[in-house]
Amino acid sequence: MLRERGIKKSDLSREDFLKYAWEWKEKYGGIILEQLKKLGASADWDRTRFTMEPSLSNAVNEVFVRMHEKGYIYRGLRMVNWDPQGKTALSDEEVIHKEVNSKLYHLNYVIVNDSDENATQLVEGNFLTVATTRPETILGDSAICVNPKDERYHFLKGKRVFVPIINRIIPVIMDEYVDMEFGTGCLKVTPAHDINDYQLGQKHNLEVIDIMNDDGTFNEKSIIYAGKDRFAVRKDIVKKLDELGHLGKVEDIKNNIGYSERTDAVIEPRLSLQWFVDMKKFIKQNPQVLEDVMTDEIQLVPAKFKNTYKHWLENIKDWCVSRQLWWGQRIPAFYLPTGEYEVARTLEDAVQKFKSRNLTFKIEEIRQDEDVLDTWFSSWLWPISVFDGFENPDNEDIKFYYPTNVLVTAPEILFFWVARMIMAGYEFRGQRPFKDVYLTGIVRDKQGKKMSKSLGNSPDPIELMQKYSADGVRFGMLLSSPAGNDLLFDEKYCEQGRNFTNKIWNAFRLIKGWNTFDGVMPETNKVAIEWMEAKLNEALAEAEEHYSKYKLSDALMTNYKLIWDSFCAWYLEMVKPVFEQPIDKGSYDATIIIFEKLMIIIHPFMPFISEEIWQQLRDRKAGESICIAEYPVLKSFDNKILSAAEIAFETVAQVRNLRSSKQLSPKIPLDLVIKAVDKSAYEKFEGTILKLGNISDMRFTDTIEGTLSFIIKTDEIQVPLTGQVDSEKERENLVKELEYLKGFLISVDKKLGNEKFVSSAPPQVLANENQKKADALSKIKTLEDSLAQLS
RNA sequence: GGGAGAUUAGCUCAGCUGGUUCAGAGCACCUGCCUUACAAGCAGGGGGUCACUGGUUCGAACCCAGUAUCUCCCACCA
Repeated sequence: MLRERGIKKSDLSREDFLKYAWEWKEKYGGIILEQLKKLGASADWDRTRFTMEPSLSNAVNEVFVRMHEKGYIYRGLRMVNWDPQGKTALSDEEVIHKEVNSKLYHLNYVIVNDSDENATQLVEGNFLTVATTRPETILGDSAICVNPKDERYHFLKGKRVFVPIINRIIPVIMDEYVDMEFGTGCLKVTPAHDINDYQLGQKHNLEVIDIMNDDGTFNEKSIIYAGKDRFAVRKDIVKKLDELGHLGKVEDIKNNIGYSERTDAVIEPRLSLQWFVDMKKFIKQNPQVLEDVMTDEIQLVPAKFKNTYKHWLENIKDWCVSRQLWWGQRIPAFYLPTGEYEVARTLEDAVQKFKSRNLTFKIEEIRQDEDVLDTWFSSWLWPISVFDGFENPDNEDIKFYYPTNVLVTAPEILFFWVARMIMAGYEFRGQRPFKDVYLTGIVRDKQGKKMSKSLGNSPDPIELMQKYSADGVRFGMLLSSPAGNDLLFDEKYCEQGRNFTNKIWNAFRLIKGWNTFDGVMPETNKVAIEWMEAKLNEALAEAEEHYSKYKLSDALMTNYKLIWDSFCAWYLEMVKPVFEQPIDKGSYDATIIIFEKLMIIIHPFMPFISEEIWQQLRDRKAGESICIAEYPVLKSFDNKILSAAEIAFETVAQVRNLRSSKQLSPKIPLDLVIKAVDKSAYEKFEGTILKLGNISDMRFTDTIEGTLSFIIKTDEIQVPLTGQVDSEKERENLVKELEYLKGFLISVDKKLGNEKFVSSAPPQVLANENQKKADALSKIKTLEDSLAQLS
């Protein structure tokens, strides 16, 4: 934004910069909220909070001071990942390692001739060779290191060498850290510019020569090249080394280089005074952070992340919490010009603390730390600070909401955020912050690349919603969201969602168009309603099973099939009156009730269309909403209803087949057979495999007013059926259709009843197993007996 | 280098304690249909050596070992 307005950050004061930053935050923070609202997120929008509000900032200060008092926070000179472009320290997690093509330069160091320390000339046999990818850092070399086991270099023990070009004398040290296989087996040690070298330096008490400025240019300690950029220096120094004969061979090599996640600049390991949280100590004081996740006291979904979590905690490193930025919470540390400092909640507190130490100072001279805290240092307090739990630990909100049920977030911030919230929860409230953690998939595009704001490959949600509707987009996202798996985003799923909303709407249009009359509900509708209710209950149970495991996409699919297949394709076809005919009141009311229930169960996925239809299904009072409507209660249902219907469906399918192959007139109502089913006829076949073989006989028994009864006799059974006809012509058609069925093979293999299968193993196998068991038992018995004798 | 996970239909994925929900779903595909709620739809249909090789077992997509391929996390190469 600043660049667009032609403003240079370097021209701004801290205060001015922050003004712009806030402006930007208001704008884009607002956009994100609007997108969420458009998507139908049902958050309490009056209570949005922001980590830089005074109350939440105070919490950050409070925690920093408390942790400092408890000794969790310390200030230290440490090697950090330095981003020379952003001029900031980065956490390890913010460094992206990439494999790149580099060169491995072999450099010759002249060995100091103890009798002539001025003999810096490179001559045959008086030098050693090290291999390095960073020749420019030789200016900061403090030692050469070889492996004590490396016999090639035993002669170097106690020797010293000249750093090429500047001819500073440095020692040769021995340490097993050095990999004898790599390069020449000689390692140059540059404690100020490499993490491992720093550790080596500490171990061997080496001088730390920091040759670089914070922007990646060289300083005067490098003796030459002061003011020049590190990469330019590399080029120059290679040339110079070559001229002086110090450069040996140059190899191509692939190595990993750290890049800044934010600026993509090459990370420079750098010594810097930073604030740290002593994580090992912290974990030791709060062992539940690991234990409670392992015991599912806090449940990670999917559970595979438990291993990752454990591994991370067991290898945890100190958390560098300071950042050299302006935007963020200032570190509550106050300095005197003398360098004395105090960590304090406010300037006044700091003054008191300084006074109590009997230091002399002027208040105007006190300066607060210029650095700000890592953004996660405020985020990790979120579950508590969002309810002002630090200001007022016993307020009603936090007592009610803490701990929450479930945290939904991305697996990539499991450590940054989730683990640290858990830590903060135990440390500051002595209680877990949430019960479950649902880790969503990382959304990737079709090429498998992670979708992100910074890569710019994420679809604009508003555009997607315009194309497929908010409900359609939600459907698409949720259908492709198995917990913890990556999901390849494809607009196709949104299209499917859009089509689904259309299907629902058309069902609504159909029902809306019905007129009712007071009359007796036909038997066939009774069967249909009973079946639909059973189907609904079946789906409720199935969805509940999925919900309990956070299998949201499966729950959605269950409801999708219930509405599309069971309700639209079967139920509505069954109860639907003939064109422009009214429907009996009973069937109508039942249909409305079922439709209402369907809207309620699909509402979490598709809030907009479900609310709209729910509102129109009957007269609603002001303030009524599907959001607060009662969720359908799971009732027990008779499996026989479902299995009987399946048989009927099979039969209908046969009829449809006949029709599509032009063997039957399409004029005959499709649902004839299903309407004709009388479930009581099936009850006597419960538990048996039913086969409708050849239809051998079909008798029309009677016609009461508009009703035709008939019996189908097959090889095995007789099924009494009733059909309804409204006119003489329909009656004729029906007779025709039944005549057709005569002699036609209807094969129905579905079994009736729903007894749980116990074991399909043949009896002799079961006997074998029993024999095995008996054998094992007798062996144990023998063992026990002998043990008893022994004792 | 250390750790975790995956491999089932063209795609995305279910598949619980080994056997009757075992070879499934959605999408895609093919063939008919502009039939009075819906062509963004309806009806019907095809499609898989469950990565490979062995083993355990009466019986393996499922358990064990090995192989191959892929993904992620952590560390790291002077």
